Amino acid sequence: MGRTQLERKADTRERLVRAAAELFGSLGFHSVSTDAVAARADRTSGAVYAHFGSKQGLLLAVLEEWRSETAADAEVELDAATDLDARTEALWRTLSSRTGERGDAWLMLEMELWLHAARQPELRQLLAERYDEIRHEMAHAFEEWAATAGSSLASPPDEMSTLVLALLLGLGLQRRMEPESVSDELAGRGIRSLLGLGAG
Amino acid sequence: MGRTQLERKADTRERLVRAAAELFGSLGFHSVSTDAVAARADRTSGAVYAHFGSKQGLLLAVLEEWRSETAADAEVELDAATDLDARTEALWRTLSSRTGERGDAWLMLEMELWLHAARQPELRQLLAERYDEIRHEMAHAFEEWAATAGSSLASPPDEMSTLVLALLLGLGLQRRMEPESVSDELAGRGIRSLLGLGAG
DNA sequence: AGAGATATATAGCCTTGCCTATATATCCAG
DNA sequence: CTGGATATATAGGCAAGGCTATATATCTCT
Repeated sequence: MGRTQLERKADTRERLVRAAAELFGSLGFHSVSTDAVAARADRTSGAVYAHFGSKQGLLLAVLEEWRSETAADAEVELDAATDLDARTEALWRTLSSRTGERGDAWLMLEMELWLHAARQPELRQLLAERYDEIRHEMAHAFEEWAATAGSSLASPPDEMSTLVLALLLGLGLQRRMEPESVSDELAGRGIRSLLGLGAG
Repeated sequence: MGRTQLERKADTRERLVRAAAELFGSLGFHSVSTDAVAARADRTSGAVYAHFGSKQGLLLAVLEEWRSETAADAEVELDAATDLDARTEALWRTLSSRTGERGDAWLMLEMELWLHAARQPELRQLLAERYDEIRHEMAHAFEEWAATAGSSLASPPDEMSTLVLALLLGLGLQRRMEPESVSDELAGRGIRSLLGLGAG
């Protein structure tokens, strides 16, 4: 094919990282061989080592990608919502709909990466940055909501977003074990409580 | 030694499960060999297979133990606290103090087991039951608090406990990546928000 | 005390999978 | 068009570790 070497390389790299993210999330890092990742990317393990040097290097690349990826996603969905209920619901759905859709890929990979980051200091920094970004996105959204509503926020927005992010993650964890225990309605109510908008 | 066979067996089993819990939590299931577990328990891998049949069987035993263990712990700490601030703080500390103390064993094992349960339906049930128990413990405590204070709860207690558990888990996750992002004070405020006691 | 049962230890087979060394395909420069 | 550079594929070495088969220690019961 008439593609430049840089294009070929970039394409392969992207395929490998995507394949790795899918497999690491669904099966776990240690249950996935480099050959399996390569096969899913229509490459061979040679390409993995040419690009990342080691399986660990591949994990690092996945985490780096993950670090910046989802913050943007959430922003899109949030901006689309209009009234408050729709907004809190959208917030929850950015997590829970993915949970249904892609075979739970989202939360599974999040937790897989969290565990690796918790065990390896050099990865921790990256995931910390990811959480920071997400919190800032959310904090920004909250400020806009308040401004639109003409009211002001009860607490500093980045503290609120820490709490809301925590709630979303924790509800996701419970929901994955027992879906009935976490209704959409309950999630929305929880978020509104944290935002200081009454539990009504 | 003059111990009965049942005692010997029970002792070995307990040692193995404890050792496995510690190692699986800190290093991860797949990074720990059966030999390593056995060595930590002052036994050999033969004992592991005599007791559990496989490494997977050992994981199952750890999860079964874990299922019932911590709910009781939390209850103790909660009953000791007197006023509301102390109570919410105790609630948070049951998670966060362990996070410091035992080298983060608690949260790490929790997440390790969550991932395995998320991937294996036969394990999921067990972790779901664990969460149920914890929620019920907490719900019970909330009802007592309300009764003591002479007030009634704004929402059904088991819904509140779902939200509070979610918050605690999520804050633990963030805290492990970036301790500064989750102060004790913030955690307490979040809990009180969810309990409908104002964000003050 | 001694035979049988039970609990744990020892030794090694065999698979898996990470990685390296090398070969081949694809592209770029002159 | 050709030689060098780059990107990917192929093949196999090598270690780790799960598991089994068997041996040994410990207990139980008469």
